[in-house]
Amino acid sequence: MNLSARKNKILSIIIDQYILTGEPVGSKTVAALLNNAVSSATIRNEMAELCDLGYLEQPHTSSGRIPSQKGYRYYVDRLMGRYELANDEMSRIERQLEGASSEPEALLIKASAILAELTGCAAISTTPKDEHTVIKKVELVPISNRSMMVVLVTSSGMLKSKVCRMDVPITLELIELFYNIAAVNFIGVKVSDIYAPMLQNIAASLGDKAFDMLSLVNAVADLAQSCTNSELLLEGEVNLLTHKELEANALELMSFLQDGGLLSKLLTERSPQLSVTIGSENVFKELENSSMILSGYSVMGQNAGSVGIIGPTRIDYARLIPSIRFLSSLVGRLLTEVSETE
Amino acid sequence: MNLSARKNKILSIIIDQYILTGEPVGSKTVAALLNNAVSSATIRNEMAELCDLGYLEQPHTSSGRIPSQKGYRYYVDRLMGRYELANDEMSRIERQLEGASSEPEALLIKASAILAELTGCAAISTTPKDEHTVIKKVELVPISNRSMMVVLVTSSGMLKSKVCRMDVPITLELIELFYNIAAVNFIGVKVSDIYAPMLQNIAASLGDKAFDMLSLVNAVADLAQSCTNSELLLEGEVNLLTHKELEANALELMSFLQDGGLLSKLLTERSPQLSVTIGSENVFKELENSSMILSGYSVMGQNAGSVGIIGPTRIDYARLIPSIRFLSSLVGRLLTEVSETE
DNA sequence: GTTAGCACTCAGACGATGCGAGTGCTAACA
DNA sequence: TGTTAGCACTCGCATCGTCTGAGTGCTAAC
Repeated sequence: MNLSARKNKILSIIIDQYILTGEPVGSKTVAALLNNAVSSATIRNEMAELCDLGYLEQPHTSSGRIPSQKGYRYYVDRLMGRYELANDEMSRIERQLEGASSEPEALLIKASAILAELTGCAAISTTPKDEHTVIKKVELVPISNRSMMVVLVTSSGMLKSKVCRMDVPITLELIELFYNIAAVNFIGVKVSDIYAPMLQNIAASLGDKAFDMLSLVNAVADLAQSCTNSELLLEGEVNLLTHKELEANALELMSFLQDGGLLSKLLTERSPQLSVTIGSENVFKELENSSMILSGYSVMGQNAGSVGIIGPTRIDYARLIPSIRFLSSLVGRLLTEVSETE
Repeated sequence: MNLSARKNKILSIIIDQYILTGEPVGSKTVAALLNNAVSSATIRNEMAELCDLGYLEQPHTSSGRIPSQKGYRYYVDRLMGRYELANDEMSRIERQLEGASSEPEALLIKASAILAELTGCAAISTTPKDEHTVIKKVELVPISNRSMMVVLVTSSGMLKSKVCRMDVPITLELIELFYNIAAVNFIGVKVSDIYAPMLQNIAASLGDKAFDMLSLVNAVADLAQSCTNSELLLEGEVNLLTHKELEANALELMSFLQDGGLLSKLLTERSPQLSVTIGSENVFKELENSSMILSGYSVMGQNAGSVGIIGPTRIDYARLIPSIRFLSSLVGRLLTEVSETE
């Protein structure tokens, strides 16, 4: 559906203004912002029509207009300007993020924190899901005479560990045997290829020593498993409290985010593109007053995860979208650097 | 200062009741809870005196009484009952926590989450500070031809890692040399003993190879350093929103907690005992409407860190203190098990 | 020392009033 | 036919007085 050029202009002004002030916008204000090229009465007629068409809403009969969801959608798709990040801002962020650990989870936590700071919203992200990740190293560290820490490092730089309680005392042979098993069966293998049948084969080949080894082998399998799951990260939830339109359901919203289970599904199903989800376009009713902006990042050309934000529907889309786009591409680049190996 | 038995009883009833309902407590209510052993007029006289003595306050002239800070303090020190945790509750928690990783940080995160859930408050804790911790293992994992991950494991089960960018291409000799250096200088050494002069000695002994090795050695030093700092953990901040008396400064309070820097000082200076800090007894004015209950835990008999909660001053001290005490001793026990080595 | 009785206080709920920003509509104008 | 000035109208919001009821402090009798 196309609107006249003037309606576009008026809608655009109203949304910009509303985003800026949070107050309903009246016909006089719009006329002034148009340098009184037309009178407020004309604007009023146009605004009434925009109301009828569903792009604007009136909180009550005698108040100014605020954007409806449809209005925001139209604005995001066709009207809003683009403000690129300043160069020095970009290089500042780049430096911050390069200084961080390049362990993927740590990197994404840092990136999310930056994004939360930058946008004044809650930042969400998923750790990379990459089935082609390969196990690079498996190490044992004795902790006590009955327990060991198993450490696993992957080609994508992930580091996972787990303490493993043993049913038998730890001996040198046991440890050597484990390293032999690991060298043959684990090192260089994709994390997604370590599953039940494979473990049974290993157990079978061990004969009477299988039992002693079982808990260690299982620990490795668990760690490999946990590498394939992408995890949901959340930073800067507190920022949500600064938005007065979210105050009413702040508790509900924040509990929902904290819980995470549901939300993570939403994020992993994302397209690699940037997506803006406004109000009740969100599947979950806890988010009906919120907008979500997500951008997928890719590692080595593969769609790997997303970073983005959650904030009120009244949010500065034009300014924030470039920030999110920039951070997601930066994260992708840094993670690709780590993965591009040997 | 001692109060008469009857005043004790009345104060106790008022505080219990106020904690329960959040409403100012009137003389009639108190009389009823005393089975009308005395009339409400008598109670009124006593309450007026308790007001004069500073144990109670009146939000306005014609309302019931609420506890003052001094009142809470007296209550916590001398009046309140003790409700021990139910046995099945205790074993449930024990099972949950034993099932968790025994990596200290992960364990404390889990313990804090349990505590937050249990108390409906925000849980805080510090990771163990233990200068006697010894480096058990240092590993290198090549990531690309110019970067390696350095992994460090300590006797207390801590696992730290860092990616290290190299100025020269990685060779087998380089790696072997590093492992030799590590075996001699790092393994079995206290994390607190790795500092500048020591690094200089290593560098000196290497001669012309010092330069290639420098970034790796520094990385180890950084990791050792990070083991000596105890970190502040925070869980369940969202719970604070459920307390209506904190609503007014929820943003301020949560920002303060998120920031952490200041708070962590507070926690590390704690005694090993349980401490209750009420309202403005807290040094920070952001906490003037909050109470903090902390309990130190010890690892191998050494005071190592704290776990506790932050909530409104109107909080069920009698019920929560035992929970916190239980969790701190449990954390101490589990961490000691990991540390009691060889 | 305890109690009944009573006048008093004050927060909170409720309704009336006035203000003003902003509207929709009509009629005149270009 | 589109634009504009003018005007009556709407309605949220702030303000003010009134009323109610829970709870008090005080006094005088027990």
